[in-house]
Amino acid sequence: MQEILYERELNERQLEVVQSVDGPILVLAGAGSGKTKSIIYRCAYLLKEKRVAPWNILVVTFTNKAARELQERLEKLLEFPTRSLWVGTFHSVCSRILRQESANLPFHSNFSIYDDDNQLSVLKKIYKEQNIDKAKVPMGRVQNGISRYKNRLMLPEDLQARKDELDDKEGYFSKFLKIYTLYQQQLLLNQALDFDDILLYTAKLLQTNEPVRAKYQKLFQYVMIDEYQDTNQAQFQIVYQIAREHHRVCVVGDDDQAIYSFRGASIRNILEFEKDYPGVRSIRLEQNYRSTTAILELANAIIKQNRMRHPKELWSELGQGEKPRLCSYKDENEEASRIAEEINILRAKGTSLNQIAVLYRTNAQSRVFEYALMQARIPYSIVGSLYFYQRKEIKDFLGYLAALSNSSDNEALLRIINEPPRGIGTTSVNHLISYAGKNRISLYQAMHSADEVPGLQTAARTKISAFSAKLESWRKLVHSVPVLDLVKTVLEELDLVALYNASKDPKELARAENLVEFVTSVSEFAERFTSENERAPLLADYLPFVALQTGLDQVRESMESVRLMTLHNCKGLEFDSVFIAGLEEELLPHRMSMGTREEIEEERRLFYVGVTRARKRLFISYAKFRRLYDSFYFTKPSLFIQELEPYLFAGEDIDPGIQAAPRRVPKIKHKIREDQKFWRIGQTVYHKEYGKGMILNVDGEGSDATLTISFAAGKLAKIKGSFLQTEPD
DNA sequence: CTCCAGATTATTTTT
DNA sequence: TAATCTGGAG
Repeated sequence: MQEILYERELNERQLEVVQSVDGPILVLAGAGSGKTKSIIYRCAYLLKEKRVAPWNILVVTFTNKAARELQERLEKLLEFPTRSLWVGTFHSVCSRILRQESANLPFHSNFSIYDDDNQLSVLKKIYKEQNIDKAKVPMGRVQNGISRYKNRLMLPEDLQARKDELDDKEGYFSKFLKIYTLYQQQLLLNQALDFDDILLYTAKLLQTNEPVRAKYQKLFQYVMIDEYQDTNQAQFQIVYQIAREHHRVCVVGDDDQAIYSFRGASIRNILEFEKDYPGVRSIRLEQNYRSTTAILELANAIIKQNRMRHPKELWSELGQGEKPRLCSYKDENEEASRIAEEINILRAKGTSLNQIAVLYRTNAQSRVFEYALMQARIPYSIVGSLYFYQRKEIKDFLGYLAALSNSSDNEALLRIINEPPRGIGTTSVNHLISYAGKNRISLYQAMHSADEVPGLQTAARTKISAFSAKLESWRKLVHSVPVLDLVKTVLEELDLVALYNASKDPKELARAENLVEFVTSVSEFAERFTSENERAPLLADYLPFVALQTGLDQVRESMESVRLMTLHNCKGLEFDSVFIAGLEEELLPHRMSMGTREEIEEERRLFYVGVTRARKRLFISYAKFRRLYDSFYFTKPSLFIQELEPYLFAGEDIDPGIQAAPRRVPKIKHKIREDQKFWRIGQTVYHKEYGKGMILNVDGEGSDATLTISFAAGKLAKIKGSFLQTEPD
């Protein structure tokens, strides 16, 4: 067996990370400083030199893909398989624990996992039943609130106890709490957990159940957590409960890359690590092995503007390199097509498309790039959005699988009960629902005894019984037949592919194709699973996998393509050439996140994360005019650009307006506007670029109003009031 | 029960 | 703008 040359492969600090295995360690790892490598070598060191059994090691990564890559690289390094190592995301590790420990929990081991859409449809039902006005109690806010409380380990009963402490003027909180309570009941009734529940129940279980905790403390002798700056309170508790006795915990993170506070992540976890685990050894990795100096200079200058951080500077030995380019364009279409042109130039020079990424703040921005790249005949793939699994036909089919696996999952059953249409309409379904409710049985059971359900038409009764029998026949296969065969059987008997193919609508035809592709994806999963576990996967192996699958996990490496993704999704990746688009006020920083200094700093970190993805070439751009939904906006270059010294960029395309921009930047909180004006139709107004115009229509008030203007120059545009003046300059 | 068309409404980031 | 919802006709 080959010896591993730790000293040769690692720098001094990295070596320290690898070899300090006995106490708590905090690794503050700058972008591109080789933290993944350190984690891999640390695993190798534990397994090979310290003879630790693989199942005694827990490594938590940020994505499933990162977990897979870590495992692959480790096996290559060690030259032996390490399958029983626990590597995965918090969600996948926890769902595994919950399935194992279901005897101690209020749900079965085959619980369903509910995504956002499922969550919303449960909420919708509650709103309807309770007659709640969604204008008064916005659903999105409730959904958010539930998530926030769960991340802080608070279930409805915990809130109930503290209700009196809160002042509840509008009665909003009482309403929220009622909804939260019903929501949680509904989920339990369906034997379903949402994403946050997976963490919450694991944390609570470890906190309150001594024997279970002892079991996992003993099992996970060594714990490593990547991206620790993005862990929330629930995740903190999980780690803490496991490691609080032995303290053999190694966390890796970078406060400058914390970008998930909206998900409850708290920088506290990294800043107070030393309080939680006394005797911590802190190690800093600052040498960057990824980017040229020119890029790092920009990155350092950006992040230096943040106040709340551990001061540090990235440096590398990769040479000065090309200065980043800053370009401004007329509008978002020109921005996209010019980026496509640049990509073609890079391609002509021989750059692999896989080494090019286009980054943006919001998912909606991807559309323009898709169009421009298509026009330029450049293949691309969107990383991160779960396009495939969000398609209706795929979700429907997954609904079948969920209903077969978990007969309590009423959500899933309702989704498919009349899909494809089989003559079981709303009226019949409502009869079933009320019968199920009265008798405290699941919808599935109600269907089974359709003969006893009052109110049903004879035709409906027959159809329900037939469908119920069909489901029952598939259910018999669930535990005995490999998932791939089950999928094929169900798909064939439903005859969905033929059904969609019969249509003339190209949309429907695409659905047929997608279903075929779905089968391919299941068979890919089955193949990998079989080689890892030496048996074919059952439905119960597949469902948790798809539910926790993220868009980040499924990029087809084989295809040469430019990667499009949001700034959030680019974390942990690197590319030779990176384009960051849309550096405009209200887009980056985003208008929803510029209220407080904290929010602005997080947006700035987002920009920083994007910049530090680039190895050799970096292009930053903004549009002077942007179209959003049905209106037009004149934009201002982002604060994050204005605050930078121009020398950091290659000069060519800089808008002269920028260089003259003031260095000390405006106060953040919404500026008091002298222009809380009153607009009226027919009024004459002036615009910086378009000149004189007349208001044709007013929507809203003051500077927030959207105005339709006819300009003297002949142009018609919808413009925000804040961009207009009542007097000429 | 099903289908279609017009109305409505939501627009940050994600496991 | 585009995706989803609702209501009414067949």
